[in-house]
Amino acid sequence: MKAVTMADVARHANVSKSTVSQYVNNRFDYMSEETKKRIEQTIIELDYRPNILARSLKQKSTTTIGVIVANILHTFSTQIIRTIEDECNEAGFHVMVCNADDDPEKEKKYIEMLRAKQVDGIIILPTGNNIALYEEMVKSKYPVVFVDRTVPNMKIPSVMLDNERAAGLAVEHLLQNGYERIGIITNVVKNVTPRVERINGYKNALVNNDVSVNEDYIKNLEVTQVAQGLQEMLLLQPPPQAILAGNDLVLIEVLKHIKRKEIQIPSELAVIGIDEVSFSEFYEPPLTIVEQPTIEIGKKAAELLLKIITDKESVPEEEIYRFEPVLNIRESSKRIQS
Amino acid sequence: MKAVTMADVARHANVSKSTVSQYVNNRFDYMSEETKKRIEQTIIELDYRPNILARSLKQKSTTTIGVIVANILHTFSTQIIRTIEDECNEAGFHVMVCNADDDPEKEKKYIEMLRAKQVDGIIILPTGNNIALYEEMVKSKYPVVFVDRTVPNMKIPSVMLDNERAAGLAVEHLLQNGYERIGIITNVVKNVTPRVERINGYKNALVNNDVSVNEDYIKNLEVTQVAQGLQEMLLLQPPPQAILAGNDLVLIEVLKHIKRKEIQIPSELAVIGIDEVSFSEFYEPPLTIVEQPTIEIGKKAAELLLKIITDKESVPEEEIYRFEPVLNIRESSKRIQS
DNA sequence: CTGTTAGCGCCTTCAC
DNA sequence: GTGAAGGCGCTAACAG
Repeated sequence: MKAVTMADVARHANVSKSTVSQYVNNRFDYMSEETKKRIEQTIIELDYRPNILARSLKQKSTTTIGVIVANILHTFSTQIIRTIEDECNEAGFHVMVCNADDDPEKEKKYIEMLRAKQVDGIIILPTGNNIALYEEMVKSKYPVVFVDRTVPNMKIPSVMLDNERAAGLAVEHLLQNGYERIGIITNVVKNVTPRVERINGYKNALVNNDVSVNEDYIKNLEVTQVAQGLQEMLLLQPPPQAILAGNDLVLIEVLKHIKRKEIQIPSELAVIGIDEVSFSEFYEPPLTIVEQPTIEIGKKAAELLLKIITDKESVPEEEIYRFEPVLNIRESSKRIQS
Repeated sequence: MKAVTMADVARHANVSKSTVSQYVNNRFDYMSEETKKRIEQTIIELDYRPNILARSLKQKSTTTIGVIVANILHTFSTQIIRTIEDECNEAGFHVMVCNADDDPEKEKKYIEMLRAKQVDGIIILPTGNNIALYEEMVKSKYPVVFVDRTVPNMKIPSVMLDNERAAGLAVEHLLQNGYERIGIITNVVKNVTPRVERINGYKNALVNNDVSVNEDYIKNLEVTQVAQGLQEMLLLQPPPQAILAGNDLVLIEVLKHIKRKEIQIPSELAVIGIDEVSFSEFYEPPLTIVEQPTIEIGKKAAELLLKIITDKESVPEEEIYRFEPVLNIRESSKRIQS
């Protein structure tokens, strides 16, 4: 690894560094065809490749953004990442993906690392537990966009699902199909904002339809506790007739339990989930799902961040962008037999 | 964004830049307690954060590696990414994740970008269609490790599944359970090496058990063509009694078709897949799966690359590290009724 | 059209 | 114990 530099190219081609620099940056407005050819030739010959680091140091821009996801194992995260990458690539930006594992400490470490690496901005699916850090970024006008969750009173643009509506859609659909005793299980660890909002949406939908809220039908559990929590709920008198799974991980746990106990869907228990899953169509029975428009969410987040980066002044304050969920009706919530 | 530099800190603390540098790098062997405190104080006061770019430029190491995955939407990729990240973090390295979308052009772009950004090495799930580029990297001794696939005659260490054995395990299991007419569907686009090896493993297992190979039972299809291909296969006389899905995406398509046609598993058609899926346990019937040890594969890849980077000389040549698949027997391949 | 001259922010001898 | 000086590879005026 010899490391050919611009100076080497300049020397071999008998020109100065700046001429080479011009060439590399496609600024040959005033360059003779001949030197152009000569430089081109030399570059190939020496297998010269520019050092972006040096360029970035000079230009104070890395054309790179960071993305910190809560947990990369979630389908939601991957889809978001993929969209963000596509969007950024089009704009000539690169993406550094980091996985915080729902750990505020890791999140902090990554934010600091990314800033030290001079990335031009960061998209975060925040843990919510680094308030001071977030505030510091706002104060120093560092470009940041939140996705999936938000933090109250933080002047950081956030793009997220209309969670209340997502839960509301599910509940209303169930009510319309004759289910009145509806349980909801959410995941404590993840999705702080979403969880609260989804439960609110659930409650509001019930109240608006004159159905009383039974707190026993609401559970926030660790993924590992879902099965047991569901079991307890089903032993209540009367038990819920339908269950709303707060996200894909909960849904999977719910279905595992249903399988073990050989519960019939929907006759013994209707099921509906938030977050589309790969098997919803061919599961028996097919699963009714409230889907997030992940592509649009990711796209919006990228657009927002790039705009803030490019156009430093036009910083949108504390705006929250909400995206509409989509209800995919299948058979796991079919009209109740009465 | 003022951008506090080391010089600023030095000035405010009344010391020279180099002293600050020493401090930042924990080299206070010969530093007075007092200046130490003073520098510490100033750093906090000014909210100074070192510019890693400048440091990397000088040190010729970014302590960052790149990972280029074929397609980030695959569970396999995400799990690999996650493990690599964990492993690298422990070693103080950062990770840049890129998504090639099975497109050699994108792959090329990313390899060049990552090298320009001076990452210390790259882990690639290669498309296989950039031979010249790969060779160039070998020639210039750039640290690279392949995962999932390999490229013949390329002196690049590769860590992958024992694909022959994976398919072999599946076939033998089916044979043992009384299935003789076994079909296999793989995915053309993805997994060049794996596909070939899996089909070989499939054929060998049949031959070794004195079952003749029927080429009509072997299909390489685009994901979108899987349903139709399966349909055609099932119309053969005689039709296969069991189907081996070459990866998770194929399995999902197969199951969709099975659902549409209301085919009974395993009585009408046994099913077995390569790559564990979230729903294998609670699908009805539970699905027999040949699982890849993704964690170990990712871990090995990271270890290898870090070793090559750290210990430039000890470059392992053309080694292929194979990992054993695990057969998770469930009910979709239950003994045939005779 | 091309070369000269300064840095970007940090690290690293080598004097003092 | 600390400071001065040079340089990593590249860019950007400004001359010529």
